[in-house]
Amino acid sequence: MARTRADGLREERRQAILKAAMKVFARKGYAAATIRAIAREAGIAQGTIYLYFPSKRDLLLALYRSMILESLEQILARPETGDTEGFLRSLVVDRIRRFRRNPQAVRFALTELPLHAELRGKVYQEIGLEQLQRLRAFLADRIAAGELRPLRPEIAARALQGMYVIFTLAETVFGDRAVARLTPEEIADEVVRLFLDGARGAPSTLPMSISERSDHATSD
Amino acid sequence: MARTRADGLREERRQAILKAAMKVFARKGYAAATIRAIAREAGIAQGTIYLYFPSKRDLLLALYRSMILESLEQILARPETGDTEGFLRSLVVDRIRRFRRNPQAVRFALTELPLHAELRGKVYQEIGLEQLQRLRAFLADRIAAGELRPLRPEIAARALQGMYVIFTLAETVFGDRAVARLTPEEIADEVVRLFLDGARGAPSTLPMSISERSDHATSD
DNA sequence: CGGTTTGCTGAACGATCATTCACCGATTCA
DNA sequence: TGAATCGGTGAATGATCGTTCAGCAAACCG
Repeated sequence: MARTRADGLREERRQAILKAAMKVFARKGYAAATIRAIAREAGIAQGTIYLYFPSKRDLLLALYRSMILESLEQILARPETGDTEGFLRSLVVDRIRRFRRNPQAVRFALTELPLHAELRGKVYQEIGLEQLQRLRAFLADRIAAGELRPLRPEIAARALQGMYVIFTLAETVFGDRAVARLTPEEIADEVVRLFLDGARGAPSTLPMSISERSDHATSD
Repeated sequence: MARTRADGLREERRQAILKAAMKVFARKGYAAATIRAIAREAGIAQGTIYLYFPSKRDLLLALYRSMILESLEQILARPETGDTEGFLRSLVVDRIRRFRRNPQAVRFALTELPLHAELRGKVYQEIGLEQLQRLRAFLADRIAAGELRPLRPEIAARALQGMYVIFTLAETVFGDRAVARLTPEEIADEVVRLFLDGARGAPSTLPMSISERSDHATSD
């Protein structure tokens, strides 16, 4: 049977359509995106899309499925352990890198999820909650070990998420240019130190060094 | 002239249309929302909307203008000073309350801003940036005063924003129920303490000021 | 009162959309 | 080689949209 080869080509084209759809959905939004535009983007005729997906809505669903699978794979690939600071730092760097690599997916999720209740529930269950739980569990573990003070993990985990998500949000929703110039490492350094030691100062340094801290107060 | 009274009625109806539009735009998104649905929501005929707004897009623009004005008013009404902890706490409580009072506006801004570049620029300039600058200036001031360590204000200000914005985001984008059960005060307490003192522990564990900060932990 | 103006209505119009389908060239099979 | 099959095409179809407009009822004016 030449089935395998044919199926391979078929799957290849299917992916090309999904990719084109992602592009157009991210640019225009699902409702304003047209099958014509997606077909043009993929370099095929409108009718061809219906040989691969039964409807526009199914195209949307398939796109979400593939996003979920890809995300989940990356989430589960991350180790649960390591020293606290290193773990958090690599987590933040990873996330920001991933967001920046897939700006279309970010924009797509942000603009469409609030409008489609079924999708929202699914994505939340499979990605959002999974990710949050892992972070919560990590923090709870470190609290139990006495390494972190007894903060509320469900709030602290969310807050930490917010500390790096906001940078992507500023780019996507507001089109902030200044944020784009910061490297993931720069952001992670400051954010993780802020999360662990706070803005007042690390518990390790005694509050006697007022003189040494008035240097680069105005950096911009 | 009875002009004033007539104009008053006209303005009243204009606002009613804007309110209905906000409702429908927030539920369906701008592209999928129909003038028919907005008219039905406002209890008037389709044609009537065109006596108040020249087009659907102008309805969108007018809605943004009113959102900007309202937001700006509230931002500028906030004092710039006060003790650091109190200022930040009231800031976080304020913001979360405001987001929760206007879930439609949040959803609307989140889903539509990324899709309309002109709007995005305007809103960013007039609200997003204004808000961020004020927070940055506040932090820079406290750093110069030696009250906060020399962190990078442009990163720290964003991170702090993220720490409270994420709670609204979780509700709006993912439909997270657990977050909705937290009171603004609960969130603010944990977030501000986290921001100022970090997760490892407060510098207040040093023999200075343990007593002055463990009071209003649970207010609701 | 008759006539004019005003604010509103909802059917009608042209445009555009998702979806379908009659048709085409290439490939496969006998 | 001729017939059958297959993947692909893009014009056609019916639905729905934003927008317009001819007409209606109430208010206003002389």
